[in-house]
Amino acid sequence: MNLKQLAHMLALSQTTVSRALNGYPEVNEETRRRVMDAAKRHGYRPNPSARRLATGKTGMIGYVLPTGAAVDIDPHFVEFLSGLGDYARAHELDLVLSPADADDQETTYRRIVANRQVDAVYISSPKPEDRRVALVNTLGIPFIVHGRSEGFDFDYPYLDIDNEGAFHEAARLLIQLGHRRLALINGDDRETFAVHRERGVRRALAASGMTLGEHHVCSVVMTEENGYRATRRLLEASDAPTAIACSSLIMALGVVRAVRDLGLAIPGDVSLIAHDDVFPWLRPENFSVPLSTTRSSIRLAGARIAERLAARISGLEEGARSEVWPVDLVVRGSVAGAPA
Amino acid sequence: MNLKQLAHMLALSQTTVSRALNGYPEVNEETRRRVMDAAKRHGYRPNPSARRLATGKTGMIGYVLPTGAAVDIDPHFVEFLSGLGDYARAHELDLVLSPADADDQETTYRRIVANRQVDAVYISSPKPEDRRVALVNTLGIPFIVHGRSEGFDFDYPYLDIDNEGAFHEAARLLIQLGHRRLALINGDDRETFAVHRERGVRRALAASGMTLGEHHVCSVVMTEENGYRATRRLLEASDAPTAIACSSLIMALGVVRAVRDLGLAIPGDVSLIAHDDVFPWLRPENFSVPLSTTRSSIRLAGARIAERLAARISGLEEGARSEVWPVDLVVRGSVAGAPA
DNA sequence: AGAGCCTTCCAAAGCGCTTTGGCTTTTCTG
DNA sequence: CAGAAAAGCCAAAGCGCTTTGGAAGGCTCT
Repeated sequence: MNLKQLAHMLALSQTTVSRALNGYPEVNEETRRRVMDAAKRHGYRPNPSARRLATGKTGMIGYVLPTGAAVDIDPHFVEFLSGLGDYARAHELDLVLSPADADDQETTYRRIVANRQVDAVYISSPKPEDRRVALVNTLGIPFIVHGRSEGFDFDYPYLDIDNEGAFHEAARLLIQLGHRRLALINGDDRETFAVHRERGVRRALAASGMTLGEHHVCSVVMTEENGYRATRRLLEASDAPTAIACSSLIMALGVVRAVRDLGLAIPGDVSLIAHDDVFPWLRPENFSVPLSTTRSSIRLAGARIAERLAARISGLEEGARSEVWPVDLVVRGSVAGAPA
Repeated sequence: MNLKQLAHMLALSQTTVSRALNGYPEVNEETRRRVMDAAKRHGYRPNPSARRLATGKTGMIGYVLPTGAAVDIDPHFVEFLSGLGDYARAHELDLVLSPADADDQETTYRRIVANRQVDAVYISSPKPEDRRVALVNTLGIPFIVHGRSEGFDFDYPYLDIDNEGAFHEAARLLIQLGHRRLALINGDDRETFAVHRERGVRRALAASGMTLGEHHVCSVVMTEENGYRATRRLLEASDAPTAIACSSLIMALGVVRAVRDLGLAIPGDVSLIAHDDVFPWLRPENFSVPLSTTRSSIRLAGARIAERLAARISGLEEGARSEVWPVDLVVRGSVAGAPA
């Protein structure tokens, strides 16, 4: 059942039927009712391919998925997706993932924009001066960055959490508990979130006249194994830290294992705070010693980004609107006063 | 730059240019070269929306993403996606995720098929007599099931791993090591993979004249917490098992924690084998006691499914071709002879 | 009553591609 | 060398929708 048939069946022109269905004012309410009714009865649904060609609108949002043999997609992605899906489902938005060589995403961005394959895109895990942000900004497609970039001479819309504030608060708590040697096991410090977290820790230390030792901060891909290794290295050194801030729950698993392997205890010998993006399958309260966390639901962020993208597509939101969410500091058993 | 302009510029008809570009035989090789050359020079790329409308082909594969407040997307999904992306990238295939109410995916399947929004779909985590499989089968869109369904009167194409064989081998090993009381901590037993794994364990036990006690098998959502709870329940019972087979690495984290909380040891008091889908961020060899696993890369499966879907789209593969991958049994420190 | 204005509808022109059917021109074949 | 076949190209008709530019008819106003 296509428009032509429906129009013929109603003894109306395609124009009128189309307008009736799309809510244009220049059609009699009575007629509109008739049309809508017939459309529903016959299960008419406009062919999206045709609509696309005519309007350029696709009803899809895009994401360029960096891939490659050496590239691992972040497990956070799935949670983000859940949130995005929650919103998108209710609005009949689809998400198209365009896999790209991690080292050449530009080509793919250009393609999906030139081809008008999607109405909007989002960018995740941005780095400072991230080229993707600059690119989509000039390409002129609606977009939102999940996270933040830095160092541009233009503003852009983003949704980020207060990573600096979160780690500032975490560090401040540890300092107040008497810790003097803090360490930070961070994610890849080419990404902005990691830069911000380190900044937060440094600021808290500085406020008490301390600094973060060069070898007390490390930046690694966030795997359990890397958490373990970093912790071993930290704790086996002569000036071992008494408190660790850690950028992910998965790395925290490794931290806990390392501490145990060394015959030390949490929080007796070392306090631990990790960032929690809220996974349904791994919860900080279930760690052998319940883990203190800075918590922010990445799923909610996904839903919010979908919502804002939809708003941008329909013109309800514009400009470089930014949004920074506060992060909860949830204190559990893994922190205590510094050992004597 | 569209076809019309390009054709005009070459003083050829759109027909000829189109055919030249799409490799049709009825065009002079010399002409073809000229056309291809000009197309490249001017960066001409056919508008996919137009092509879609004309051909019905989209260059996209689809996945209906079950969503909902109570629905958590499986973290395995991301690894599967990595593999899919690896292949899709090289073939300029995009993946469109259509979020659907988890309780009503049928509507969405019907929509994407009726609208010809994708060229093929895949289905994951199938249950026995899965309605989605029956549906896409009748809808007539190319598809592949990742995993297996059961109980149909028709065949369908799938890619699965030998879950039954894997758990059969795992159980057999434990039995040979003298274990008499095995337990299985399984995933959601409405899904086929879980059914098969249980079948594998039972078969191994039966071969030695044993059975799987009713309270020695449990079926839960695969989270760390559920692994913990199940293990506590098992080990605190009077006829506690001396060996556990576990359906996921994440649950195994909980198993390990529970064993430790009870003051028991792996493998001294209880042996453990878990299934490993191969996550980059959590590796069995890094467990405090290196974990024995049944191993199969879900990422490779993703790549293979993309490959087969592409083959189906282009007509190279057809019929109910099935593929079952063997699973490695990797023995590490977490298994030992049964305690006396 | 005529001008001017809404209201309501329509024919037709796109959107940019593929594909059908046909028309020349060249190449073979007996 | 005539006739048939093949090669190479083209005009035009879709694909199914939106949107432009009217047009017809009814209404108000002076």
